[in-house]
Amino acid sequence: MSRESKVNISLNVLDNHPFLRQTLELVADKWVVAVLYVLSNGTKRYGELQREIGDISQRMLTKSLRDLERNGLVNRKVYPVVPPVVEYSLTPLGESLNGVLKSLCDWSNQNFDAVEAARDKYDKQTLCS
Amino acid sequence: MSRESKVNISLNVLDNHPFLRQTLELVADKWVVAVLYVLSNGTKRYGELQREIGDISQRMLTKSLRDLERNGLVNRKVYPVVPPVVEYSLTPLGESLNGVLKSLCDWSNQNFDAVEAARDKYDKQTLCS
DNA sequence: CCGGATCCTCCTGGATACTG
DNA sequence: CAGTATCCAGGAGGATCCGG
Repeated sequence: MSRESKVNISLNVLDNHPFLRQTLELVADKWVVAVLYVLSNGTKRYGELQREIGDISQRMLTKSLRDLERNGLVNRKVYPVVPPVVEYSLTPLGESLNGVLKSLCDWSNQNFDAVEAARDKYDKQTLCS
Repeated sequence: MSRESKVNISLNVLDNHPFLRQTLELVADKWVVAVLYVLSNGTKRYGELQREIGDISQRMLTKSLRDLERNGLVNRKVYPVVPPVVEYSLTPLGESLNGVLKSLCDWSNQNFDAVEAARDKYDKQTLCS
């Protein structure tokens, strides 16, 4: 069974914050965040997710959805018809996590210009060395 | 110049949230978060960081510190003595980002048992299939 | 003590083809 | 439509050696 192992994070220090580490594993993934974001707009089918995210491969979309489902962040509802219909939606847990990601997004909007400024400065410096 | 390219995230949908994507690139990294966390306890030297994180390679520690410095999240202070002394500390920007990570940590402490319960349930189900 | 440069391995993830 | 199975390249990251 192809359950690809997640990045194994084992930090001496962070073991004091046992759950931070694991929660980061939850969301520190490009596609997982994309799926969470799209689903925050409501229930979507597999094909819709694929289209809206755009450049995700089937393999990664499926894998991300399985992970999210396993972690209780996303609901998967299968309608036994042909052709098959499968609907994905956020669980309450998923929605609450999305709220936290939103606060990260807020930080971005307020502070990312500072990050870019720092980058420019750093790159300019190291260019002259 | 060995600037290894970061994961290139280009999402049709997430382009609406231009900075969320980039901020995630900032912190969606195992070691970067570890460094941020250790530095939240105050100024540290290179060797201290290495010891406290424990299982980080020199290569990755250096790389993470360079990235953090470039992004304006960490200060690097070199004392021109022999043997060399280098001190790392959070910038105000880094501290504010740490605050957001803290809220992620809070979410963990409140909700991670639910995640684990979902995992158990999922694994038990799929085991019987 | 603080790293830079290199080598080398393994894993991630895209492409493709195929099913119920 | 909604996936699964397989193959494969590219890059991340650890180990190691070296240098100021």
